[in-house]
This record gives sequence, C-alpha cells and structure tokens, in this order.
Amino acid sequence: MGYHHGDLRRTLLATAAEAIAETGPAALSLRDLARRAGVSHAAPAHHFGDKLGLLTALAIEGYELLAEALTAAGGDILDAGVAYIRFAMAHPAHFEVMFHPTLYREDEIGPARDASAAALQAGLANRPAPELGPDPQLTGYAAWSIVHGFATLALAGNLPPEVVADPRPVIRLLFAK
Amino acid sequence: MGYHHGDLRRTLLATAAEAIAETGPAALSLRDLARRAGVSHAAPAHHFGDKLGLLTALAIEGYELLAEALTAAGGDILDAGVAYIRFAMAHPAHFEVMFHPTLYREDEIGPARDASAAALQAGLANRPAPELGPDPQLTGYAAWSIVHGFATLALAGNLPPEVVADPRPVIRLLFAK
DNA sequence: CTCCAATCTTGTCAGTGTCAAGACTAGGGC
DNA sequence: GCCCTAGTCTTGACACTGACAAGATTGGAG
Repeated sequence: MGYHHGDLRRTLLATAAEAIAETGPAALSLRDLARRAGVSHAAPAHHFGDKLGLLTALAIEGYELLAEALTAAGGDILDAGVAYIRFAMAHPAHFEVMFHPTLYREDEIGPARDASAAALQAGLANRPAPELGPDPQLTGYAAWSIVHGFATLALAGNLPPEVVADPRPVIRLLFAK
Repeated sequence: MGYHHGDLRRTLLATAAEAIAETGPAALSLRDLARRAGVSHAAPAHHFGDKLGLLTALAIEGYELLAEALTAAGGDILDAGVAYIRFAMAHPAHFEVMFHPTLYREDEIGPARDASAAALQAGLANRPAPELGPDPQLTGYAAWSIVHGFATLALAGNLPPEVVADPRPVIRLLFAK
C-alpha cells in the first residue's frame, strides 16, 4: 500500500458498488464515498475525473466481470444464461449501471463491452441447430431478453425467492420443444 | 386553469417524464422542472412533498397507463406482450421509474400496481392450456421476463431498430411449438 | 363582502459536484 | 546522500440542489 491510502481507486469502486446496491445510483454521493474511505472530499476526482468517470469505471469493471462469468460458464447457452443471472444478482450495482447509458460515458467502454458480447455469442453458437429455430439471431435476442428480464425483475423484487433461486426451469421454457 | 398556473401538477409530471427520458432519473432536478414550468423553485414541493413524492406519482401514473394498455390489448397474451413493450417505448420515463423501487415510496403505489398485475394475469389465463406447459405460473414468469427484458434492452439501445419495430417474432419464440 | 383553504413565492440552510491551487510523498537520477 | 519530478491527496471556493419555514396571493364558498 503506497501512499496515504494506497488503493483508493479500488476502495472507491467497491464502496460505490455497495452504496448503489443499497440506495440506487441516483443517491450516490462522491463526498460520502470519500468520507467512508477516510479521505478528503476531492480525492475521488483525481482517480475518476468526475462522477461520470467513476460510474464509467464501474461499468467497465462490470463488463469485464460479466465476460469472465460467461466464458467460465462454458459453451452451453443454458449455463451462460444462468451465469448471466447469477452475475446480476452478485453484482447488482454493476449490472444496474451497465444498462443505463445516461449514467456513464459510452464512448469509453468499447473493448470491455465487446468482450461480453463475444462471450454471449460464443455460447449461442455452440447450441445444436434445431434448437435455434429458423432465425438464430432472433433466438439470440429472445435468449438475451429472457435472462436480462429475469435478472432485472428479480433485482427489483418482482419475482418470488424460490423462482430466483433456480432460474433454470424458466430459461428452459424458451428452448423446450 | 385555476390560479397562477392551473394544472401545475400535470405539467410537472409531464416535464419530469421528458427530462428523465432524456437524461435519466439521477439527473432530475426539481428546480429545473420549476424553471421550465415558469414557477418558483419551491412550487413543486406543494404538490408532491419532495422528490420521492414526485417520482411516486410518476410511478403510479405509469402503473395506471400500463394497466390500461394491457386491458386494451385484449385477452391474448401475445398482444399483451406487444402492448407491454409498446408501453415501455412510449413512456420510457414511467417504465424506468416503476421498476426502480429506490426511486419512490413503494408503500404508496399498491392499488395502481395491483391493477397492472391483474391485467397481466388475465392475459395469461385466456391462453389455451397446452401452450402454458406443465407449470403455468413458471410460463407466466418466463413471458414477463422476455417482454420486460426486451423492453429494457431496447430502451438501453441494445437491440437493432428493425427488431424493436416488431417484437412479435421474438415473443412468439417462447410459445412456438 | 368576508374569510378560508389552496396555491405559489421568498428567504434560508446544509449538502453536493467541480474546479483551482497548493501540500505531501515516493522513488529514481545524479 | 540529495534533489526533483510525477503521482497522490488536501484545502478552499463557487454555483447548484432539495428541503424547510414563513409570508403573499388568489379563487370561491358562505
């Protein structure tokens, strides 16, 4: 740990994720983050420039984590779907920010975003052709929609716990013949 | 048009919806709304109490609009799904707020919310039994997930315009045998 | 005509994001 | 050993925001 604080950047990102998970991005306060980290109110600015910068960094981190989770899930699209939902539940703040472009600078997240997209499409490609239907691309959007919607609804508290606990049966309905 | 402004309440809600649709809920400013409406900075407080109050009113309005749209769509669940997505695209700010409980007071939206839920379940009940699968409730969550996910992804700019233009083929994939 | 309740204004306060300027620290070149 | 530069953090300031209190204005009921 280097100087006064050492890994302030990491600490701020982690604390921001906590705060957002509890009270949402709208209530996020840089000064509050600084207080929790024990630094002055202007310290965050040095690492992230401004608030958008911090949220941009969070979004990038989120896309990287998602890409990892998806590739770790292997080639099966069902497992990828479950991994997608688990990621959202495990990192609600990242997930929240990632899909709200007004919260960050979209032009800075390119590479990280592409990595996630590639991981998603890879999962789709490994699926047997008959299950993909006549238009595989449409099936891809349907799959993304169902897991994304499931995750979003679960995070907002709109799905009962027992359903959230095992998303597999719900996802399977899209591919069941 | 009663007093100085007349229907300030309605104007503020409409302007808030515009502002949120453009820059997101986090950037919403009561003082800015007041300026746009041509009233003093404290005028909104009288109608909504505080910021949460305004967003709560928006959420209620959203649930009412959604309930209307769903019942107007008739008994078919495919049409209901399309109506759900069209509602989200037509009223992005309402939709955004409705599904972010940290933005408003959940204990004040009961009735409006129940009306929407009832309209949704009615659509599901009118569906022929074989399409609902072994567990109709799970199918309901799957249907909700796919249309909600589709709407959310579309609003965040993650779906190509031609797919958004006609969501039907994507939704149909869930029920196609 | 009076009075009242609803609506809006003015004034104020603490809290926030951002910028500018300066202070401190670590580590490398001499 | 010493300096000096780049990176890190602090201090101070400013405009803006949400919220509160107190007062002004208005339309309408009686």
